[in-house]
Amino acid sequence: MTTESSNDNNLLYCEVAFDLPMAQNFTYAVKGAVLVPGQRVQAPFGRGHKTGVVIASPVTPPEGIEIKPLKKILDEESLFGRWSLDLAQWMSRQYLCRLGQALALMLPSAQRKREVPFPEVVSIAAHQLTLNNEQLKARQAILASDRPFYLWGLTGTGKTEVFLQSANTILEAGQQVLYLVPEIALTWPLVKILRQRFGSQVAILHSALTPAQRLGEWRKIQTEQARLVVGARSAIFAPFQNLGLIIIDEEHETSYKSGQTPRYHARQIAFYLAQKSGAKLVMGSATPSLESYHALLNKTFAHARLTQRAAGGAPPRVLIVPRDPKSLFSAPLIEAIHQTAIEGRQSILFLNRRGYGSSFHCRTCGEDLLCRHCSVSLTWHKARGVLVCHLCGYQTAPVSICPHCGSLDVGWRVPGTEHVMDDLTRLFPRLRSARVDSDTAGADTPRLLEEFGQGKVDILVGTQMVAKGLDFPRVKLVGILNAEAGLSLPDFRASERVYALIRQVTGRAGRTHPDGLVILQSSRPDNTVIRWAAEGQDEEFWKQELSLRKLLDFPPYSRLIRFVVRSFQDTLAQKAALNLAEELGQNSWFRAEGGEILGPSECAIAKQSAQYRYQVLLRAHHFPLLHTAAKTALEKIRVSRDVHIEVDIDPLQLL
DNA sequence: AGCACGCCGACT
DNA sequence: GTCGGCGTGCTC
Repeated sequence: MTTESSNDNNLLYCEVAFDLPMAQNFTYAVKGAVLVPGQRVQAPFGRGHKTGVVIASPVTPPEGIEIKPLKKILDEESLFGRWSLDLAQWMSRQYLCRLGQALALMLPSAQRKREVPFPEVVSIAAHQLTLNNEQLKARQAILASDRPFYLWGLTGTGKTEVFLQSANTILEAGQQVLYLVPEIALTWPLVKILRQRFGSQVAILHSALTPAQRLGEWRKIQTEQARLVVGARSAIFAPFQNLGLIIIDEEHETSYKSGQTPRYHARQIAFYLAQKSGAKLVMGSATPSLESYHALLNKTFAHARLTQRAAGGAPPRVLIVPRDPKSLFSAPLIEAIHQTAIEGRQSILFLNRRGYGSSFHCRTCGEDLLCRHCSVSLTWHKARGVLVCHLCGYQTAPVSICPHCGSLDVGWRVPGTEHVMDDLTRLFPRLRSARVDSDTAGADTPRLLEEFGQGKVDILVGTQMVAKGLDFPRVKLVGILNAEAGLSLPDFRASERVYALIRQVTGRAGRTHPDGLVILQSSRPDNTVIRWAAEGQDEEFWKQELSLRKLLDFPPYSRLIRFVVRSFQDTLAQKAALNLAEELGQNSWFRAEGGEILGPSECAIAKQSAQYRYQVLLRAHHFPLLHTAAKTALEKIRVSRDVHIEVDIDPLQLL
């Protein structure tokens, strides 16, 4: 028995991880409190203080180091869910990042703050719809499956209702459900339905929440007051205690992959969580990603297909028309817009380019007017009166003389949505049009879409933002202004993206009425990607694409790890990339077992935000081989301090 | 990642 | 003579 005054008895030590690119964790002393892993603490660090997460407690302190006491305990309990800490450990291994970096993603405060009020959704009772036979079978199969399940159904075949009723079953069994969507601002009608049907059990995680609101939602999920959670990519880190089902809507969407370290894919995390927790996993799309299509062909996924249009619509008629070299609008498209308006119906016009015109350059000598910081051309934003770099946000006043040849004929080469709006008001002065893209985005998007839904707008113009999941019964016409945009990007997924995008946009027409019309303007009408997309020959396209991938040995037939080496100094980046490739090459076993090192080479976007970029691509069939090679090389390599190496496991973009 | 300390060039 | 460049070392 020791006395109260003996400190040793209640002095414990805990291990803390910080959000730093450091492998090391730190030990601190705590007096008179028992900490649990997952609590945030403030600790003296270097000269000042830093917030970290307790990852182990109690621990035996390391020898020969002066251990400091914690400054403050920030949470009374862990902020994490049942599996979050395991997940963070797994992520740091899988994505080759530091534990603290993975943990930082899982904290509610980690999100950026924006103060944008979202429309209030009132909770009223709403009845679920009756499922048709196909839907019933699908729901049953989802709930019975012990493998990841794919619900593959064309637009309008009622995937959402199957998801909702599957969720309902899980909720009734007392478990929690995660409903992942690509972007919550575009999914507002779904959120409304969820609120109506499931009331206060629903937590919505969207980017406009203030940190305090987010923490509130977080706590509700953790205490199981909230049992149905809707959100975008990062909602996968919500602190579930009792997860029964994960739904991934629009599975093919690339926004499920993070663009920053750690470059995780929400789908991959969902697999991990489902396996760990025993939760069911169901994903769905009309246009599965090629990886998923492959996985359902080879039965890695169980799947069901929906073929019957639930809302009474029909696949739209799709016409490919040649582009008019002098105008954004071909004669048939003008006629169709006109006709649609006369019938009192609505149109959606799709052009995947923001601004008035991109690719600002000299029309005489061909000189591109590049961003000061990036190796891409600038985009003319007429309304704002500036040239903008879409990569780094750099803005500059438009120039009127080519700096290279002195020509006065400078301007944009490729028209964007702002230009579409201009031409529309000229061509159809009496029709009301609205534009939705990431320039008009933010707070306005849900409102604009709501107004379109209410019929206050006749024509909706937009980038891929209008392609995703919108459901407006009165839309008859969809115009795709430049169908082949993106086909020539130097990326092996270019065709897949263009195909999926055309199919998605096409699906916006004829959801409720069987008279939908799609006009697909293209200067390459014979291209098989465009033709099959127009004809809706999904399997023909995917099979052809799969055989190409096999031939070229790209995913899903191989796995990739991409390193991007960047620095403000070109030579440093170049040297470090060479160094990295050499280090990788030292692993004789990697090559011996069929691994390949591609590069180093300049990235397609050679300079971004003033940093020079080089890449090294690692390819192999056996993932552990690939992963080990990457890991060992990264551990060994010593690079100068102003060189950064980014690791991308299973990259989706190679630009 | 910060932020210190520490050794060599052009300035009040 | 100092102010200040950024090279490496440490943070419990």
